[in-house]
Amino acid sequence: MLTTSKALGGSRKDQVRQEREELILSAALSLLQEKGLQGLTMQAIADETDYSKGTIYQHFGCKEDVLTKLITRCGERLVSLIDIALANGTGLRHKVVLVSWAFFINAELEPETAGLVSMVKSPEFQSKVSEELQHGIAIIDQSILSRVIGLFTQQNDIPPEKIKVGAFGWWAMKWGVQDVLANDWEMTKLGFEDPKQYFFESLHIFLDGLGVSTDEISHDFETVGRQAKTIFQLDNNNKEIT
Amino acid sequence: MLTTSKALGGSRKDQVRQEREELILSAALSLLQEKGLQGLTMQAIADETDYSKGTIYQHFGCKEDVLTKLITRCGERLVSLIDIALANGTGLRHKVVLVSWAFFINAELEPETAGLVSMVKSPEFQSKVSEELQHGIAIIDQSILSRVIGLFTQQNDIPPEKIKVGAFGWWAMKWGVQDVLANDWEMTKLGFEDPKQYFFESLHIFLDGLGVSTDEISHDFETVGRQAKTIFQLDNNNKEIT
DNA sequence: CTTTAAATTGACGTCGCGTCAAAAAATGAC
DNA sequence: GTCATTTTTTGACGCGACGTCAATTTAAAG
Repeated sequence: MLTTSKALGGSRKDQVRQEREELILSAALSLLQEKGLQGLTMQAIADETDYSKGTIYQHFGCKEDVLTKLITRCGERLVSLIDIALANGTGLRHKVVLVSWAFFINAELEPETAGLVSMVKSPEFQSKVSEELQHGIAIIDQSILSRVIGLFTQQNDIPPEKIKVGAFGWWAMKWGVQDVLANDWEMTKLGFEDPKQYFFESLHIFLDGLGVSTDEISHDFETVGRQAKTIFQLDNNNKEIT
Repeated sequence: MLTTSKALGGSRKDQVRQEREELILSAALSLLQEKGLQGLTMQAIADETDYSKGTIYQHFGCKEDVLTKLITRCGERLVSLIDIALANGTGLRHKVVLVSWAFFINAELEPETAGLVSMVKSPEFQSKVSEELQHGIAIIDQSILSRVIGLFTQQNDIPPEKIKVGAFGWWAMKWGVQDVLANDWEMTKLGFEDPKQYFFESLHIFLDGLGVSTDEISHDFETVGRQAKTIFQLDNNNKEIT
């Protein structure tokens, strides 16, 4: 075996390996969607992909790694949606609202995955995940947060000392709602039928408190929602148009 | 066996049963604190309590029931802390801040348990929990939310149409921060060293946006924190004074 | 075609949950 | 006090899922 053949053969191997990893991940996602977290077992993935368990373990060291990878991809798509939001918003408030919609729409595209984010972030779970994948998740988080902080910073709309608080408050509110949406909580039974709508009302109030100018964006939930879906190039059924 | 002996004997039996349930729960809590969620196995509880697995299963139908019961107790204590907060706050803003402190202090009293709340609320987990215990959790949630809504309502400080939004926004922000605290997230690495402090700043901004009057309460984090601990009758090490 | 290297497999070991038949303890009748 | 009956307790067992690794199949090289 020569170095050239190794280089070429290696890259071809990598190609194959990459494709199989795709296959495994899409099988895992299907299982998650169809049978829930309980139905997502390594054996089931093996059956679904027509490989054996051993081969699956050549790609992922443990079940947690598979889930982490799913979450990572979900996060990567989120980042790209956020970038679209930032590119299309006209002012600070508008951008913040669109970025929030990016989260919701991303979660709607793949609710099964999005609902597992906080589980995957738990220390218990993370302790089983490979260093590399842990790092991947961290990168995503940083990408998102830095975009949000950058947004509050660049817009010159609020005083410097309120930048971090603004980003933090939005972040906290956002995850709180995500939590309420993922696990039903008791909200709907207590008169909060549509948490998303309440979130946006709360967000506007928070931005008011921050002193963010009221651009010329609509405060109407439905209107902005439709606008967001148009921007993100989703059809009415929330399918991605690729 | 006569009805009288059954009645008396029954209540004595119940007493014994109750005591053992305490024993099991405190053993479970110890294990959780010392060995983490991994270390909390039914066999370990059996060993710790010097009973056998079978006997443990006489009290709790599954492992999830044990955890749910721990969370329930943690929630019950939280409700009582909230009541203290409501009784001691002087105005809407003051009460909201103290109630928030009730959450944080409760979480500090038993971080291992508090960190599991969102896991326990997940549908996957809840599906294994007995009806009765599910109901117990729901009651706690309702107790808390109704107190918060009641607070925003009774204080006559904000217009009626903003009551629910106020309660919701606070709730979302609160859980978001709890999440950040439980799973470290990447916050500390991104310059948010003390999420609690940022939470209170955000909360004040939100309340500003709501138009809540600025009572005469201190906005200083440390000051109010100390005040809260005094009210809740905790010493400087956060131990309960009973 | 043979030899050698790599990839694939699935039987196996392990662990934890939850069950249940058997053993032990408590209760009650005489 | 003793024996029968009911209740409680026990831990061995079955099960399912994870992760491993020796053996086997497949592919590559000479």
